[in-house]
Amino acid sequence: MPEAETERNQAPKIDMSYLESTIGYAIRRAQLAVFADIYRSFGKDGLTVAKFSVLAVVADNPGINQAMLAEALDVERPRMVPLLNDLEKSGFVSRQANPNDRRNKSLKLTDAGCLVLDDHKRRFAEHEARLKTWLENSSPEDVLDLLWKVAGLRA
Amino acid sequence: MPEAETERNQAPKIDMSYLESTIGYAIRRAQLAVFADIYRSFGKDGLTVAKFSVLAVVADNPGINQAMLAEALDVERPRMVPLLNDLEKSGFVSRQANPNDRRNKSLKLTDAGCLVLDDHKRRFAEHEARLKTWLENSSPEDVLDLLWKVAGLRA
DNA sequence: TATTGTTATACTCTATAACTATA
DNA sequence: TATAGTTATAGAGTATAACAATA
Repeated sequence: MPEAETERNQAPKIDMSYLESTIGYAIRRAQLAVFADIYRSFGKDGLTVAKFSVLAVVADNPGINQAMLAEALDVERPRMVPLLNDLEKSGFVSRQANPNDRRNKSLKLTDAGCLVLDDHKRRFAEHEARLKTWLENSSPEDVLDLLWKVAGLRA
Repeated sequence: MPEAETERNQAPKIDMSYLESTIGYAIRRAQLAVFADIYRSFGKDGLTVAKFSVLAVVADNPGINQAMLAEALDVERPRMVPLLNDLEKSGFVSRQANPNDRRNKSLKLTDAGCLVLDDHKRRFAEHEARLKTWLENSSPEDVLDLLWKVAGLRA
């Protein structure tokens, strides 16, 4: 039979103390939580975070090619292809052969791309506000500094 | 022709200022950096972090079943199946039907599983030492507190 | 010969629905 | 009917190798 609606049904407390003491596990859970919160603001019909980051970088670097974009976002070049195919099909990005070096394709946002990016930046700001409220006392600059210090470990 | 071997070939500085100002992007890059560092310590022949976390939880909770394990690790039940199939095939975990409720399977580490877990915990400690050295001045407790605060946002 | 964009492949992870066997 | 384990499926992300067009 179903138990009374306690907080969590499986009361028999599981010992997670080892994993919970590690930065690696904590940062994974934190990252999942932050992304889930972003999607809460983006909504079901919204962009993926991958497409959002592509639009954000193309917007500030009009004419950038796919290889530079991939390197900036730290993904493999082949990964950009289906992403940009979708964004082009949606009418948010244009790919135009570069006349100087026809191997390159210049990427630009369309007007529709600018609109959808601005809309999602507004929604993203909503998420960041929620996150910063959540973090209360911790200064946002400290959080960022710390995360980028960690990110810099890369090697 | 190949350029002189400058730090990064694509000098024409890409503007990433928007994404770099967000916690969401920073935490993604930080998480990737931390996982890459873990794998540097685990080595090419090592466990995946997913399998490592399974072994770590089963070790401290002998007899746990797959559903409880999945909930503790915040993954879907079906995800546990191929993971445990592999770990069982490797001889690290045993699945034993629970006589009291034959729907449940009690999970336990084998002797080989204990050995490989201890080995990877040693390698994991090596990674954590490297990470903490990297973070220098930032106190590890502050880092963890912060990350778990972020993780708690979930909702 | 090297580079850009692309195709192809394979593997991991995620998310769902539905099945089976038990209860 | 509800739950545990499982199967199946589809999508996203990651990693590699290799190809065509271009330089």
